[in-house]
Amino acid sequence: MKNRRQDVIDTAHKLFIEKGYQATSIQDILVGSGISKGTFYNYFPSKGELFIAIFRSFYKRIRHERDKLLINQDSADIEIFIQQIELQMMGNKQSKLLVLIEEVRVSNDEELKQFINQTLLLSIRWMHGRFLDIFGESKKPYLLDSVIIFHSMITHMNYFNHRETTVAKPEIQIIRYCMNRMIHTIDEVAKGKEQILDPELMDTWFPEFKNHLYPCHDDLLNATLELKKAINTAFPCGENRTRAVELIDFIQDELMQSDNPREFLIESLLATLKTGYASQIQVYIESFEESINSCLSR
Amino acid sequence: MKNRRQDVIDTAHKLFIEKGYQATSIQDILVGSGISKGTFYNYFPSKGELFIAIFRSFYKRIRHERDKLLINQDSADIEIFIQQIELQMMGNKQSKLLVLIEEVRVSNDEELKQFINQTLLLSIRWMHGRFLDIFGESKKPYLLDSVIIFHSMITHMNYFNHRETTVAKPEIQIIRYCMNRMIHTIDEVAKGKEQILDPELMDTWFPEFKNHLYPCHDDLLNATLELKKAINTAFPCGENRTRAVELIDFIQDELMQSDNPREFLIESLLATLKTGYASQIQVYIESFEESINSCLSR
DNA sequence: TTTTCATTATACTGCTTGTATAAATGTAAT
DNA sequence: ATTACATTTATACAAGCAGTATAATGAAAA
Repeated sequence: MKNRRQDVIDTAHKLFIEKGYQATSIQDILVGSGISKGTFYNYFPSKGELFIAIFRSFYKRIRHERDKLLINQDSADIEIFIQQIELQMMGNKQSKLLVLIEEVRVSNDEELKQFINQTLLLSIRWMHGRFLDIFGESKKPYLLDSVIIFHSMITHMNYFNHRETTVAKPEIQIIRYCMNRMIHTIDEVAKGKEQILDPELMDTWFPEFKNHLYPCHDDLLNATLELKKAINTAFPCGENRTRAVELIDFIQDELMQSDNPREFLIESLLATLKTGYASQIQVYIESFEESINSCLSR
Repeated sequence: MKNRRQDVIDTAHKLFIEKGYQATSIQDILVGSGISKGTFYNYFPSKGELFIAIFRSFYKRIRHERDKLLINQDSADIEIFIQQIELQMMGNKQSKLLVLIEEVRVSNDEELKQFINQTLLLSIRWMHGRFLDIFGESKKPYLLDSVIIFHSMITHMNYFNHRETTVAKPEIQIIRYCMNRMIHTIDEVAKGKEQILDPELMDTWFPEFKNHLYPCHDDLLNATLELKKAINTAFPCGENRTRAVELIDFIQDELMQSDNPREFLIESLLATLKTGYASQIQVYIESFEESINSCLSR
């Protein structure tokens, strides 16, 4: 039963939030969710994989909501980005996943550590793409530095902000503060041509893990985003547009959330998409289809 | 034998660097340093306390060198600060203590976690003091934010710089880059009166841990620094001055590094200090003596 | 020489993750 | 309804961990 598996995930997440990852033993999870050891290891090959399952089950939702905020919007609008960051911060606050990740990042489980590192890099990469949207191609040489600074800044300001419960300021204030810093910083470093890390470096990050834990989802995400943008500019608001977006979202979810994506569904929906919209945005649909195929053939 | 104890510390440190804290078992340390379990637990009450011993044995040296850089120098000189940071970064690189701390920060050992947190706060507090020296009292409301940003920035830029071994840039370049950012940032936030965390917050950090692991050393460090500054301004360069500084350094070391500071030594040296120099800098000597006494009477 | 104290070897407790296996239960097709 | 298959359970087990306990050994101080 998939339901019972999800139950275990939820129970374990709750326990991890309460006591931490290491301090929560599998025994705790067994009694907490009322299953036997055999069932547990039937669901998850190890404690680390359970954590990954928790992480995925939570972040697929957040990532989805975060990307939805961009639909029908100007991707250069800094306010949208701020909303996206706030969304993620609130999600992290509730799920405590960032804290748990810190704990797991240094555990003995090599696979788990790799997974966490990859998600960190993915997050950096996403942010870099958004910074490109916002600050423009001309600032690109400085945007990897900037993203790293922004990421660390917001994490630590948030940490210290919550150390003292009495005076904690709302998250949005911290985001705006950090964003103000970045606006100025990017201007300065561009003026002085100060660069530490070349964004081209990111290309060397990803080949190694392309076909690992998040096999091709990254490509798919990009293709999806591009396609949505194209649709938003090519079509006026209305039923047609929303229908298309719904189709795309469904395909994306099916590919990313299911272990066995139903190919017949995807093919059918893709055909609908092609016949209905292909004329104006053919090139985007094609690269979308390409990503789909690489996802299916992994 | 104190020598053997230090041997164990060194061996354990080497093993921790190679395999990490958690992945190194006490058994590994036993065979590595050729002692038996009984002896180990005779030296250290637990694995966590061994780590603390390693940390102290390494950082007392770095802290000492770092503070020495300030003697006879203008504390507002930004170049000195950069040197101090570089010193610490090189020390961390060699000892990998920052990596180990990350690992230990989230372990199950509550005492150890507390110790690590305290050292982090101490480090932030020291940096805040230095920022005050450099940027002046007028910028104080913005300096806690700034220090947190600087600290996280330099840590993460360094981390990503060393991810790709092929293109790692020298530490000093990263420090200068981050420092440039801070110079501009502090100006901006002061202009816009943007503040997230009030530096007064720091006062609430420390009472709780005053009499714990670093009982009174913090006070002593401050008193020592102030006294040295006073001496540097009150006396011309020459034998007198260096002699005084030597005396002070010795007292500080004896109090902070030895488990059983030799009171008779300290009293004698203090007396010398008083008769030779008291006239011009009496008030500083008095607060120094006060710190000493609180250290001795813990 | 005897006392004292650090050290050693060894066994033991109680915890951990993960494996193995036989019995019991549920479920779906015939 | 009965057969066949999959899931679940209870339980014992292996190998590892930190830390405790203890009796025997050594060496230096009294």
